Amino acid sequence: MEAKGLRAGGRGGRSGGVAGEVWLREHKPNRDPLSRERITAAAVELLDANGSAALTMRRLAERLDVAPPTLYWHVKTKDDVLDLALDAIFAEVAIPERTADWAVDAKTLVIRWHATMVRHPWAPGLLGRPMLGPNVLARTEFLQSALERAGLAKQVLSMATHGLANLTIGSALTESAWHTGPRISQESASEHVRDKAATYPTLAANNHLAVMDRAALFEEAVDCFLAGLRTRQHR
Amino acid sequence: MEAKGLRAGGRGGRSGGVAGEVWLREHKPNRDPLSRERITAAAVELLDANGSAALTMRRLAERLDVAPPTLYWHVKTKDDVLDLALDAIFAEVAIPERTADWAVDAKTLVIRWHATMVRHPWAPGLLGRPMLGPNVLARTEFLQSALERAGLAKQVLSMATHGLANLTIGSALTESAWHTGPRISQESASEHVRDKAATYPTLAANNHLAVMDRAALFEEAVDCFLAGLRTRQHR
DNA sequence: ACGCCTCCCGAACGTTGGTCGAGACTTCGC
DNA sequence: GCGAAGTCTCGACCAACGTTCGGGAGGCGT
Repeated sequence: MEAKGLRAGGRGGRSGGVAGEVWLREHKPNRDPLSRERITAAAVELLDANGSAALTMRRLAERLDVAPPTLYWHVKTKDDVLDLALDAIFAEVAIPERTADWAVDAKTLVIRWHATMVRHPWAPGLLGRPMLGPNVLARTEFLQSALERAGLAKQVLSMATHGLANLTIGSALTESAWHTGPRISQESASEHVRDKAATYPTLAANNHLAVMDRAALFEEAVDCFLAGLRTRQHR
Repeated sequence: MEAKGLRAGGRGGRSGGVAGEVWLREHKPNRDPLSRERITAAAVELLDANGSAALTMRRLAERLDVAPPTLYWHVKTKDDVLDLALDAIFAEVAIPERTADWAVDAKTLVIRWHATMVRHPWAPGLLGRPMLGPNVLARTEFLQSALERAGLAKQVLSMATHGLANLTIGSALTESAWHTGPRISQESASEHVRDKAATYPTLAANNHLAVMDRAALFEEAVDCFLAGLRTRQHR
């Protein structure tokens, strides 16, 4: 705490330099400068590896072989990193080829979107912030333009876009609940519900929590919503 | 680090007590002991007042007029508090009277559910965890039992329950995005989109982000899903 | 040679969630 | 009455976190 005179470590000072001290500082040679992109990529890796709790600025810096404060030259806050990471994974949602059928276009997109979020279970939990990243917007644009071809009233079109997106988000969120944080097995959970069959008869009888194929279930839900949409089409 | 001998503060020790020291310790008289319920209520108040960032164990303790470690006797971790607070607000979702029409029962419930989450915008962001609280389960039980009356195949019933719940959750989550955290006005956001009308023509044309009445939009989405559900009924 | 701009970092601050052991109040068996 | 066994509370402390500040190093133009 009292030692201040000895400027230890890294790259020493010029004016205060001790003779011969050059050899002590390791000259980190010319590595390509840090960039938002490299930070984003590293953040996604960390999040994928251990969930959203694993992303700390310190660990992120360590993984990039950099001191923590360095990050703040490229990024304003940790929230920035989260926004960037979130939008980044949406880049892997391939925008479908446009077909003649608006419904299959919309369906294909949201299914891919959903799959991506399930693959990155930390993502849905970060969704409680405005989604304005370019990748999100591009995919939403595709979704809305597909639904536009359905021939819906303007208000209904807006409902359809938001509804489909929200269904996707909600599904991804509830599914990710089981893959994130302190593992509670679905088995022990549905056992818990079955124990209370007296108070939750329907849930217990239908084994509400134990669903075999959640992806298929989501697909059916999308089909269902689209079917409802067709009843609102002009004819 | 070496000072340990002087046992300072509050209620002094019996064996180590200094004579007359009784008068110095304020005798906090018999207030009803802290309880999970009181902790939960205080947590909800804090969350309502300033969003999820405002809930720290210290502030919570302060509001309850208690030292921070005390909380940990009643609660294991902060996550416990979050789980409790989350389930607590669902108690205010009144379970509807059962009517003859399964669809209006289901609709009434999810609309109330949605409204409650919008009233507590911090809630949707906490949903990324298994929802096993008694209040959640009771409402899900009602929802599923209402949908059961629709006469759906077992698999479809499961889809319907999850789909409707997920639509509700997703809607609440995206809506709360604008009321939580660092305020980005929807106006500036949709302005941002309109600026890029070249890349997002459909979004810009339909003013995707600027929706007037989100509650009405959600209601229509629920109607739409229910309409789709009817096409899957036995007949 | 000088100053400017970019990129990076050591040190430190204030705050957080959480632990530990000790103390006080109550209750109960005796 | 008395001590042992809970029940409930707290002071002191810890490691880790996000973030700030001021400055040093290297490259570039002039």
